[in-house]
Amino acid sequence: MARGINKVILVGNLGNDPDVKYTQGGMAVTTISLATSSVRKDKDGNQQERTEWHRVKFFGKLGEIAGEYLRKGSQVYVEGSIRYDKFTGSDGVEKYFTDIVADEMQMLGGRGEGGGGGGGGNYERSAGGGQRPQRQESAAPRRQAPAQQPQPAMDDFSDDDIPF
Amino acid sequence: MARGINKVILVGNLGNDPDVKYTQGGMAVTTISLATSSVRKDKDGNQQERTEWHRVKFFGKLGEIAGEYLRKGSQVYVEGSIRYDKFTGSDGVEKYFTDIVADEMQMLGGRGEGGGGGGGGNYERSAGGGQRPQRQESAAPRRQAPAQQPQPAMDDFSDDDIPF
Amino acid sequence: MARGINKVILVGNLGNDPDVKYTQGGMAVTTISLATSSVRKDKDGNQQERTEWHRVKFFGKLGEIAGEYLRKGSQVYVEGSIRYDKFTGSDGVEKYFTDIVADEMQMLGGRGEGGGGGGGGNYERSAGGGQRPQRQESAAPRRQAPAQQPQPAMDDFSDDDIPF
Amino acid sequence: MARGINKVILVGNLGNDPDVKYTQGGMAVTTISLATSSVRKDKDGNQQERTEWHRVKFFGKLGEIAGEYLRKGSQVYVEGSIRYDKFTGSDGVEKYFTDIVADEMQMLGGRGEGGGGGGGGNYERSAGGGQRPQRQESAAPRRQAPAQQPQPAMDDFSDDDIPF
DNA sequence: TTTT
DNA sequence: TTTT
Repeated sequence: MARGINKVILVGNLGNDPDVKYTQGGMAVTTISLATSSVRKDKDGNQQERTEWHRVKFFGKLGEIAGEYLRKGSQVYVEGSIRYDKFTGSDGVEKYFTDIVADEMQMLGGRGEGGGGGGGGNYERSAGGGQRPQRQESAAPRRQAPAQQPQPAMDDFSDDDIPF
Repeated sequence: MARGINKVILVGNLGNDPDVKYTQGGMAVTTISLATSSVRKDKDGNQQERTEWHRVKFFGKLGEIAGEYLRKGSQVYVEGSIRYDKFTGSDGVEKYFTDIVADEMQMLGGRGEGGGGGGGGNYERSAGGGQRPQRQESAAPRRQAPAQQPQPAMDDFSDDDIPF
Repeated sequence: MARGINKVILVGNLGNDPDVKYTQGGMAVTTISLATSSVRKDKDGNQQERTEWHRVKFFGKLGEIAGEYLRKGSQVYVEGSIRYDKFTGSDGVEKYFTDIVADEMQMLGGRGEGGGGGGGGNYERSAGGGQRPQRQESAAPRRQAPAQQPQPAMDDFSDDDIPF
Repeated sequence: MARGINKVILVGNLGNDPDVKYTQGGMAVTTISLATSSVRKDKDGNQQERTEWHRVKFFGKLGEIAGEYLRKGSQVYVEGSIRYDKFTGSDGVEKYFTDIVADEMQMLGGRGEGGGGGGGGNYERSAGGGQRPQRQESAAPRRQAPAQQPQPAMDDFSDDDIPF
């Protein structure tokens, strides 16, 4: 039985466009690099800003939505859980990865009444918006999000990695 | 000793400008009416939207910041706890109130890169921004936020209500 | 579209046994009264304890599980959302209710290794544990949980109230 | 200014006794290894259990409390934030670490009324409970918590690492 | 790499 | 009463 709670709540901005891949079974696996920053005073009383870069993964339908609507700079609310993985590289060295597996996502940044006249939403509906993305194993490659942690090769993923 | 966790996380939009009041001790008590809406399918399969209106209270310094930066329509992240109160009206009828007592707040809605050219932030710094508000028991009254639940009279509040 | 986040996380103890009812459609609606307490210093520096009594509702399968496993005194983790309702009584007076609608629940209090010898788990599997409860509209009434807020009559509920 | 939300909520059990160290400035840095497990169905429909081992760090006063009251097997609620760190080992290889920096903690597992007669709390007050631990750089080493990720040497820490 |  |  499930035993324990593992919950993460993030609000941050994307450092790059989402990276969308598909498993052999055709399921979307979308990865974003999400920045959250905070300030604290160091021991000398100076303001210190620190930014964490979270690697967030969206699977399945949520992955398609994330890939379609999110863009570099978008502000987003993410809820999910932490997953730690270990891969052994071809050089025999063990590498550790930490992912946030998202199970809820919400785009932020509508215009409030306080906001002045002109335009400017937070996200741009991608061309061809409404329709469900085709399977596109060989789609034009988007720029890979350079997350703080290096990523394992996509070959290491299979449909078994979909966590639900 | 503390026993239990009582935590609320909200992301929503203000239905009205904040209502800022001050206790006799000079502490700010800012109240906002915050909408969160969600959809579900009813038993006939129709999409039904439902909006909850949360009455959120900010005390002290956080109350001053909320009163200064938030405006009707602003999108905001709030973290806090639920507090249930009971007041007996002058007619002898007991009335129940539920408040979210905020202990963290963050304004949302910066411009992402996806957002086009023009202006449009989410909030407007109020005139006289930087300086700390004077004690203003008799300040010009702002429009009262008509929260879902009616509010008890401010006379019912004292410095003892500051929850920390 | 869904707009906003309305999330509640509670860890507390039940003030009474769960109250299990069934809608006409046969869905369980289980209500518990959950205490969370905290301490703060009042303005005279004295420790003040304050307890909030949350009325938490579980629907459907989760309601059956809650009714089966939870008992007065049980410690439980609950995740859900806040719902405000207004009912007009037969006397024409409007009454306001606040519920936590649970969508996740986890019983706490397994025996850690640090805990000494003897018995004592946190919850007691009810007689007839494993099997799904029969429909029991006319089951022997359990003692009603004396939540802080009085409850509207069950007649006011219908299958439409199941929030998903 | 702070920008973003980075919040983690965990409920789990300790895999080992806490590891308490002190910085040169005399501040406690307590590390625990916390297990949260969950089940999902794999693509063949089999129940699969997966356990994440979180490395949770408590600083300062909270670190002293954690070191004093938590024990292997204890069930605990932790709230904090995720912190990613990179250390370059003496072999020149970069290593990545993920920590949960706790800012709230609560022990779980009090005796509910449902729990039978005998003993058995969840945690054991350590001998010498009430008094504040002495500075004990050279205290008898406790068994190191075997977290999923290996730990950097304590020499890599300084008072600057206290995140508040 | 984001954002303010 | 907000927002999309």
